[in-house]
Amino acid sequence: MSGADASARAGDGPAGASGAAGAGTSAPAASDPAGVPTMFDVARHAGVSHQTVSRVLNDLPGVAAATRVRVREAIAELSYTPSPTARAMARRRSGSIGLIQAGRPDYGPSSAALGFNEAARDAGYTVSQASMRTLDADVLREAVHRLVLQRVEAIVLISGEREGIDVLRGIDAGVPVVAVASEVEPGLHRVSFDQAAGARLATEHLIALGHRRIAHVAGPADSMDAAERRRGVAAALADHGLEVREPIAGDWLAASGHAAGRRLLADGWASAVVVGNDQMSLGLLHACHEAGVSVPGDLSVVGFDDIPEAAYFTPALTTVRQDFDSLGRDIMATVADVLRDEAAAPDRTSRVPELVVRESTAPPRPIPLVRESAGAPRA
Amino acid sequence: MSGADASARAGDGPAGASGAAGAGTSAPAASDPAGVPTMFDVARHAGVSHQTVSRVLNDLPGVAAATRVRVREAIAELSYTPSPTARAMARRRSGSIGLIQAGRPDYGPSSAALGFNEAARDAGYTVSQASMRTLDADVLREAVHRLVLQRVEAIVLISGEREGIDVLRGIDAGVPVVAVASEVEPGLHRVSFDQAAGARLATEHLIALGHRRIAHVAGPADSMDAAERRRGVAAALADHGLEVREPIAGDWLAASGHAAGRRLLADGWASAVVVGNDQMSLGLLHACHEAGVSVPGDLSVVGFDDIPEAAYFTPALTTVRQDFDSLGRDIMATVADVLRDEAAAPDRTSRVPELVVRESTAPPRPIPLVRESAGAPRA
DNA sequence: TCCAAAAGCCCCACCATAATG
DNA sequence: TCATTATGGTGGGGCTTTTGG
Repeated sequence: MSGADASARAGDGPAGASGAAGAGTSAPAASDPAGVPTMFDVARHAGVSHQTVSRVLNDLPGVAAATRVRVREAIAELSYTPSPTARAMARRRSGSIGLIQAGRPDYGPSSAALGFNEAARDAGYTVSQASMRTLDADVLREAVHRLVLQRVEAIVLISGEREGIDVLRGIDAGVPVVAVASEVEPGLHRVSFDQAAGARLATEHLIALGHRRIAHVAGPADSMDAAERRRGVAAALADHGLEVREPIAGDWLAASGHAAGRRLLADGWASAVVVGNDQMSLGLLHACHEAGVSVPGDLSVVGFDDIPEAAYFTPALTTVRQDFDSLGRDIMATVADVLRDEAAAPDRTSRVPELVVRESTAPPRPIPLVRESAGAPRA
Repeated sequence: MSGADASARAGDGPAGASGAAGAGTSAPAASDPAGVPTMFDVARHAGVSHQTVSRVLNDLPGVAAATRVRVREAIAELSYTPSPTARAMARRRSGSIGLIQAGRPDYGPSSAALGFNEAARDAGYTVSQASMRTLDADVLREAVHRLVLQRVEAIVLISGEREGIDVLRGIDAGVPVVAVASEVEPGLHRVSFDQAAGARLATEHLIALGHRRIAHVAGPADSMDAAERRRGVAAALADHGLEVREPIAGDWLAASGHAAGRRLLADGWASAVVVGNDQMSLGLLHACHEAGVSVPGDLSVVGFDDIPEAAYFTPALTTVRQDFDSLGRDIMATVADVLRDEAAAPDRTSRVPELVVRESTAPPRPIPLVRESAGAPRA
């Protein structure tokens, strides 16, 4: 600053200089009282230029230790925080990740979303959510579009339906996409529990108890998890030379489990059943109760998910536990990997759920079904 | 930069170009092939100036109908969408709303969040989520801080705990705060069902059936909903001159309902019970089953919330339905009101939940109930 | 009715320059 | 003199908003 001290009003430092300079693209006026401080406020406060502040903020080299300290102090004193918006503008990235949750807000997806949310926060990301109750291709596409415009750095899809994956794959979002998908899906990054292994666990538990006629109530056809679980059940059955019957398909809701239960009981073949999720298990249990079929006496039931209520079903449900919270964290970990090096990022799909044995499973009764009259209270 | 560029080496790529351009603050070069189109692309395409495009975009007056159409066409053809980031920068507002969901991802809050999300999208807002599994004052404060930095235009809190409200009230976020809160809370905008009215509904249903000794299993002390429901139950009881006993407090989870059920049965006083939510009802039902107490024969049970599984409890649960989806939409409606005129925005707290009568309630033991279960397919 | 031009918004990149060794 | 540092200057980034034709 060539002889700035010559002028009498030298006290106004940088601001005065900027006024004199005239060019004035930089060095905006002092912050208005109410406003949040900007980099320039910090710069003035520390007696440096605004991009020295920037350097300190971004941990770039080329700043003397003393200056660095001074700037940091100024930052602290003004409790300045860089504006995410302006950063996004300049960097052309936002520090945020888009989360699309499509489908009913069931325990699983909601928990996973929450886990992801927390992990994202811990990783310094913001999450921008675009959820929809039902998966519709157009709505989904538009959600992706909106997120892309917001410059999210990655998009996460939590939705068990295959269609969601297909839609995402059909779009070139321009940003990496990480999806919860239990089936192998080329072209995107996947995170998932090993559903087939979980189903196998459930099935083998029943086989070990001595069951030979094991039915399966599956989830909807469009669900990847349902398909994988179905595959796992069939594989376990086949491994043991047991008959594999066509599963009854439900829609994850208790009502469909109830309907499936009635069909199952009318048919009378099975001595045990692996149900696609806990809600359907509840419906099925209800059907058993109505029909006077005792569980596990007459029929063993295994669920899937281990929702918090499962331990209080009547009887307490044996089920396969998925730790959705850690699934959510896995999603974030994968996003982080992908952001670091898209090509080298490994999928996280081998985590195996855990069998939780409670009271709804027991060895098969060697005698034919004896039906007590309906609803007879135990008393 | 005094004439430095006069040198002959103009050909040195981008740097040289930028040097040559000199003044050109406005009118950026044509969009690079891969890039998203900008306002200038649209302007050129439509043969107008960039801020005519802006006017059309923002529905400002002073644009001839024909021009407007032409611009809209150009927008459509280029499938242009304004950059939210740049908009946020220029408008000093972000078009986004912060959503904080604190607590377990239960059906109610998750559904409400989803409904809010969809409503926000429909209203043209983006939602930035900052959720936490457990409500911690510091974490909550930090979440608010982050959202404020992101320039969200409002903050929504979905969390039944009173502490969350207290924390938010203690912060001057600088943006309006809308919270789901069933208790009267000065200083912020509230949305909620009328919990007390819902509880009253449940209680009066039992009274109408002839019950005189009605117990209550309440939610946790810090829950506003729990307190309001408790108030509703007590008020209804008092209105009919019935004894109001101290409720047993649970924590919303099935396990606590189970424990409460055991205490209730050990005590033996009540012929009916209003339970704070459906999950606890499930636990309580489980306890009854274990104790050989028939529901509703020996004890009538009313839940609260009507989670999707409630109809398949054994017996199917009579409960008070809250439409969480519409609660979510109410939240957004309130946010919209508040953004329009903070002072005049009405709270939305008078929506009354609805009683759903199923099989867990009946008159108190006049005769042993003999009920045939619905449609047991006794072929 | 419209355009032109320019000033922000707040930050980051790149380049230039000053102060050191 | 020439590398190194440490620092400052300038130009976007895409949009909204004036001001003045």
